[in-house]
Amino acid sequence: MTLDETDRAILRALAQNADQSTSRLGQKLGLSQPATWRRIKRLQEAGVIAGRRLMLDSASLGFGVTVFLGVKLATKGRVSLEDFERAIGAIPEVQTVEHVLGLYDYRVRVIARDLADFERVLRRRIMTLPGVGDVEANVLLSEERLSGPLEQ
Amino acid sequence: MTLDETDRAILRALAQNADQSTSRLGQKLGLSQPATWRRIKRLQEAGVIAGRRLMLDSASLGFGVTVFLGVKLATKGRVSLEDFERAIGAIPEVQTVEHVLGLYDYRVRVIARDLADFERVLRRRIMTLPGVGDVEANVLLSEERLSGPLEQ
DNA sequence: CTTGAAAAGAACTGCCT
DNA sequence: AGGCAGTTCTTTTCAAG
Repeated sequence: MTLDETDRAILRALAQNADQSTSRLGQKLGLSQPATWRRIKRLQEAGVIAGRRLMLDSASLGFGVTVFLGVKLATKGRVSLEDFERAIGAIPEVQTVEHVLGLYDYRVRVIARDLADFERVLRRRIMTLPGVGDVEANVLLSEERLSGPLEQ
Repeated sequence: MTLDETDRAILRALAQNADQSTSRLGQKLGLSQPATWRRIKRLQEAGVIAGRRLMLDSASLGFGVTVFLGVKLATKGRVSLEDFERAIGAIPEVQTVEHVLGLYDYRVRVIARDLADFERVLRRRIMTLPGVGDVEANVLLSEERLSGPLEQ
């Protein structure tokens, strides 16, 4: 799909604030409300805008610890990949499972109430999964999300 | 803040679909439209709902490659941390910068048009940053985001 | 908590340039 | 592609039980 400068300006504005009305957005860009709305709808139908996701504050819900795991599988048959994905996806504390190429096979984002709670999840639920080999852990200190080149 | 079962049901529903109206959501939960609206507003004011974020499809915008970097700094003074964060945050291809505790100091999510483009970013922009030591890379194959325990 | 109503605003449609 | 006008839906506030 081809994006002109106006489309990029719309994506840039919506990336900063996804909760603004089409009329307000149009005013900023010197566009009418229906024109703005039609462009957004076109971007949605083209799949460029995949949707809007709710951002939950894990800390205010009592989950103070976020840990990134690098997981290497011991046995990597096709079956074991799917078994592992199904099993780790069933753990409530697991937020994202990323299948990756490199030193590790999977990157997993886990949240827990505190470090003691995380140790429980790691020992009782993750280390016992089928096919798990080496596991590396990184505790999140701070995180910054940037606009990226997508809207530029 | 204290959440009852209805609050959790609202979070669960909105996590699945952030674009549904308060009246439709209320119907599912057996709640009136104003009651649903008041609960959502209360969750927003309490900071539990941090906002809504636009999801952009990087592939449809020509960015077919996502790479996770683990970065170890060579020198870790307070100044060098801030210098590094400022410098890597200024690279357009960098989407998230996470300061972590463990084998690496930072986890960085980078997108690029293809692997050749990623190599350019890695060699020209990232490896040349101040204080960068070891760098480990994992190429994303597939990704799954789960609802997690936040809404349960 | 509920229902009902009313006002404001946002989204959507059709027509025209 | 864009604007204008009108319709429909949602959000928001209010009154009352």
